[in-house]
Amino acid sequence: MDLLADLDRRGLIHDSTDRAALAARLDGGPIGVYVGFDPTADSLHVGHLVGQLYLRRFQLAGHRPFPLAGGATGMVGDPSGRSDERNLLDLETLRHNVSRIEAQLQRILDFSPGRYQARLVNNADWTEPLSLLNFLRDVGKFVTINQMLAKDSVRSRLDSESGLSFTEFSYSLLQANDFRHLYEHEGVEMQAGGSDQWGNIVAGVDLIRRSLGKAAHAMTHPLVTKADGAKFGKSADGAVWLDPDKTSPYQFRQFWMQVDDVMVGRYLQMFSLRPLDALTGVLDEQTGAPGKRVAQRALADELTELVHGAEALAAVRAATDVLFGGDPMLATEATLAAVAREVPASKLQSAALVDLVGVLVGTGLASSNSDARRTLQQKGFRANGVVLTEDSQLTGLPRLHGRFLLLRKGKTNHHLVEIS
RNA sequence: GGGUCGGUACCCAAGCGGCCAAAGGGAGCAGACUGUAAAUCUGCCGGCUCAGCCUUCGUAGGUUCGAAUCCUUCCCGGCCCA
Repeated sequence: MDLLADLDRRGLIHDSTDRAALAARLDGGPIGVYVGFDPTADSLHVGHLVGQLYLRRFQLAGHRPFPLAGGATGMVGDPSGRSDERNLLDLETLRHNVSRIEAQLQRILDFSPGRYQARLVNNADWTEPLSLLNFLRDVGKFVTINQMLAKDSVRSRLDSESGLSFTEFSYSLLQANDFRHLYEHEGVEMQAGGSDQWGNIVAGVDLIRRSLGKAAHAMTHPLVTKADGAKFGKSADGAVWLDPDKTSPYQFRQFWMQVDDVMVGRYLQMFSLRPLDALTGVLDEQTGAPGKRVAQRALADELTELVHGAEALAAVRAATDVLFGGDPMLATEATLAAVAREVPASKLQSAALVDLVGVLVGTGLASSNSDARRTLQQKGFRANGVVLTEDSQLTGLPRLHGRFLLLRKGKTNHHLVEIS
């Protein structure tokens, strides 16, 4: 199917420059496309996945993706969607973040040599050498303050208490300059991003037209939201990161497994790289029997494999089968060892088992002794599938393969204890 | 700088001398239903050696048999005046 039509049907087009012109250009042969990622943290999170996958979709359709790490723009801070001035990160943190993010950007795209080879760029490379005077002459001259003031992101901040610093005000100029630089030197003719980036992206399109007399293209995707309108990608413990050290592959997959029914179809279309035709079967099955969660499973498996690899996915699935499948007593020893690597786990001396409340707090399943007792009274804890009460003795319970005790709080919180 | 109103638990917000570990709502946790969903219902929601005790109502003192509640100091925030 035609790329634009595909993106459209997936609900991935929020805004675009002249659609017909863009379609004609895409038909004309490979085009360079860029998406920028700001290094505000040392890892990307699931919210960034849409942008990364956008690039991948273009690559699969025969175009050249340019993921951009905002080493320069990250120093300034994007005012879009912010009600307060950003705190600037120090240089060292920023460099660290950029290097971590660069590694993550290399995962989803194909960087092997060829016509469609992805290329990672960092805007610090051309922004740092830029002198202030040249910037004012080559960028500033083409932009009117009137236009900049008209932007929503600027206007809302002008009325606010905290105001808007000149630094953040200038942000969109830097991003516009990025686009022009990539246009001139790398043949990048299109920029994509979230709908909150529309203003910044168009600033680049304008700059290219005014200074080079050329037409560039732009397209944004809708920001992903949850069923209740809340920000996507936040779990109770914070953002869901792509870095396995910050969010384990198990937690990552769980995040997708627990997606609301009402959103899962939409997410599958937005995030899956599989052809839409291949998704209709899954979506039909989901609608017919939502309890089976086939859509959640498909989504979770595909993204976990994409971000963490096939091996990690296999390990996580094996663990999940034990945790959410049948009787843990039936799990093999190898599987339990895998579980130990995927869910929170700890080792305990068998003497420590005497203190039930102590164990529950020690594993982090309960936040305090009071919490542990309370949840026990509410039948919230299980060990090896058996409900615990305040009088339960962990000591007497049969251990899985002689040394494991699988604790569970509620339905989804597990902890594996290895007894020595 | 002057005046004024305010700072209560994770968030919002009542309380305005004892019945206050502190109403109500939200968030969160557990249970029931079901499906690792949503909605709904029920319970919980400072801590502990848990029929009791300890520590909390911006901070530090004071009045009182007794203070989140009254007085004073200081810190922070809103508004008004300069």
